[in-house]
Formats: sequence, structure tokens, C-alpha cells
Amino acid sequence: MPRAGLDPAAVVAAGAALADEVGLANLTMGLLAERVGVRTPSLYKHVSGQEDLNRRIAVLAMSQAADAMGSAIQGYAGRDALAAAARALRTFVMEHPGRYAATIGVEPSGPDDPLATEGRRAMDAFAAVLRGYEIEEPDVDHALRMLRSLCHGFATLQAAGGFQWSADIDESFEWLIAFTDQGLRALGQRRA
Amino acid sequence: MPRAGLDPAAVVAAGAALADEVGLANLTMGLLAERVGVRTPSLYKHVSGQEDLNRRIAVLAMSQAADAMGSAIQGYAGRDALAAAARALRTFVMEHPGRYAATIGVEPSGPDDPLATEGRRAMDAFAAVLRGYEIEEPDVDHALRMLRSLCHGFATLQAAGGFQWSADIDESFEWLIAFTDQGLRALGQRRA
DNA sequence: GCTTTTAGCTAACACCGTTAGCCAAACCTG
DNA sequence: CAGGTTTGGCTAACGGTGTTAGCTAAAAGC
Repeated sequence: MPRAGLDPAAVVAAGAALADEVGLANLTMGLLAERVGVRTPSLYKHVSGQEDLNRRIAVLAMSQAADAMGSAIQGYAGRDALAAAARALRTFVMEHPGRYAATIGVEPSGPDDPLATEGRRAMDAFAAVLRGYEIEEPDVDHALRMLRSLCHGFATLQAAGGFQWSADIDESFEWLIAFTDQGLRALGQRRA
Repeated sequence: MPRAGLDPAAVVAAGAALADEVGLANLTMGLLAERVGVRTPSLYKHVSGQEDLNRRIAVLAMSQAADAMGSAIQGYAGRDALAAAARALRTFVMEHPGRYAATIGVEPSGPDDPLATEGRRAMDAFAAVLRGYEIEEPDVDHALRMLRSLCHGFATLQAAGGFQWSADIDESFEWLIAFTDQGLRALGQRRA
């Protein structure tokens, strides 16, 4: 019996890819084992269980989302940066619905948890966007939460098919960016 | 063996209540059966399976959320109505996290699906709010989607413990309402 | 009051996550 | 390169959960 040459990272990567394909709810240990060419119990040599697998997929997703947003906003500021970050996040969610779903409902165990680290890194992209609007300190935290809520809500609702009615969804998203940009600009000008 | 006198509605109501208590992920057929005082297979006389149960809980949640929002906005307009609707939805999600979670990821099978009907009814509350802002027609659909995304995103992120960092969450929510109100007012005044 | 329907039951199966325990492949170390 | 050690794979087995089949007795209808 030849070895498959697996390691935790490979298992997690395969799990994330499989989750994107079949949906996180249908990601089963047996299916993942089959995918990586191994019997089910062998997975437990690399991952301590399904919960651990889910957490690691979430960390991977956070990290990749942070990368995507971080590089998307480079060279832009203000509205362009906002649009770039928002589009990058939405694109990521649409292309990787399974791994993104893994991030919902997992709580970091502490500030050193990789989940928290990567989460902050993703937030940093939005924070950089806000810097371009010169918003006063007390408003920044709230604005950050708003951006996250908005993108998260829109992406998950679309991914779940929650927008049943007529208007074009891409158009709505661009409208939403414009709306937010105007609001943030108004907030920044209050300082003057 | 005396009868328990169950019917689908009773089973679904008990399931929703149980989901709120133990979390949707921990809602098991055995647990629900125990709760309603019956053996597990008996549930299948009222509900065709776990997926069906989930759908029905989602319909119930949609209906109740629509009721809560609808009655919350009565007598208000403009910013007050917006705040009332948003708070009603958030309160509902916080008080009934399990049944609300059941609504995530379920797609209506068609326009006559009760899920779609109740969903529209919930949207009607937001639509009524928007009427107070006198927004031009093409913008209404987009604004509706924005309101839904924002509330859904905020509520689910909070319910999942996704807001790890410092600032007060209630305060953020009120800030978010104010931000949206200003944006919508600006939109309405563009008409003049 | 008899028949029909139906809501409950027990028994059993399939599938999934997980653990225990074994064995051989890879990797050190002398 | 030979020896032991680590380790990544395997089979076997258990517990729990969703579900179906088939029976029986309680309720409903004529």
C-alpha cells in the first residue's frame, strides 16, 4: 500500500475545494477521503475531526479573502478603493461559497487564534479604505462593522438565492457601493 | 398508549422553539421527539423529514418576522419607521436565533411557495419604510436589497459572534440606522 | 356499533463521525 | 547501509442520527 503523501494543508485545501463544489453541508469525511485517495479514518492523522477541519477551512478562506481584498485596493483610494474591496470580497464569496460558509459561526478562541489573526487582516483592507474618507475616530469602528455587515449580507443572500425578485443583482451591488460611498463622504466632510 | 394529539403545526412550533434553545445545528429528530413526548419515527407522520421540517420552521420564522416588522412600523414614518423596522428584525433574530437560522440557505421553489410569500410579506415592511423617503422608482428595488442585506448581515454576524472587537454592538446598530437614514434622505431630496 | 382512517409504536437499516489497534513505508542514527 | 523509530496508511468496530417498513390501537365517520 503506497502512501498518499498527505499533510494537514493538503487535506484542508482539498476540503475547501470540495466544499465549494458540493456545498459545505454536503462535505462529508468519506467524500473528502475519497477525493484525496485515502480511506476515511486516515484523515484523522492530519485533522482532529470535522470541527477542526471546518475551522481550518475557515482560516484558509479568511486568509485568501484578506489577500484578495488587500491586493484589490492597492493603488486606489476613496470610492475606487471601496468599490475594489467590496467587489473583491463578493467575487471571492461567489467563487468559493463553500469555504466562505465555513467562516460563518466559528468563533476565535482568543486573540492569538489564527482565525482572529486572519480576520483582522481581512478587516484591515476595509480599514484602509476608510482611511481615505478621513472619518473621525469614533465612527471608524461602526463604519467597519457596517461594511462587513453589508458585504456579508449581500453575498450570503445572493449565494443562498435570497434575492428572488426582478432587478439585476450586479446593478444592485454597484448601486450599493455608490450609496455607501456617498454616506462615507458625507461623514468625512462633517469634520471640516 | 394514549395519543399525543400532534399535528404538523405543533411539531414545527416545537421544533422552532427547540432550535432557539439549543441552536439549529443541534436540533435533532430524537430531541424534538422527546420534547413533544413521542418516539422519533412518529414525527414522520407530520413532517416528511428533516429538510421539510427546516423549511417549515423557516416559513414560520419569516411569517413571524414579517408580523413583528409590520406592526413595529405602524404609526411611524421616515427615520422612525426605519429604526422601528430594523430594531424589530434584529430583536426577532436575537430572540429566535434558531428559527432565523433556518431561513438561511433555503430557496423558494417558486412564486407560490409559502416561503416566497412570507418573504415578500417581510419585504413589504421595508417597502413601506422606503415610501416615506419618496425615493424614485428605479432606486427602490436597490434600496430594498440594501436594507435586507444590511439587517441580515448585521444580525447573522452578531448571532454568530462575528463581531470580535471592542465597540458596543447596540451602539453600532443605532449608528448604522442613522447612516442609512441620512443616505436615504439624500436620495429622496435628489428628486426635488 | 362497525368500519375506516391514522397517529402512535417497535424493529431494522444505512450512513456518518470517530476510536482502537495493526502494519508497512519512510525517516533518522550509528 | 542496517537498525530502530516514527508515522501515515489500513481494517474493524461502536455510537448516534435520519429514515423506512410494518403493526396496532385510538379516534373519526357512517
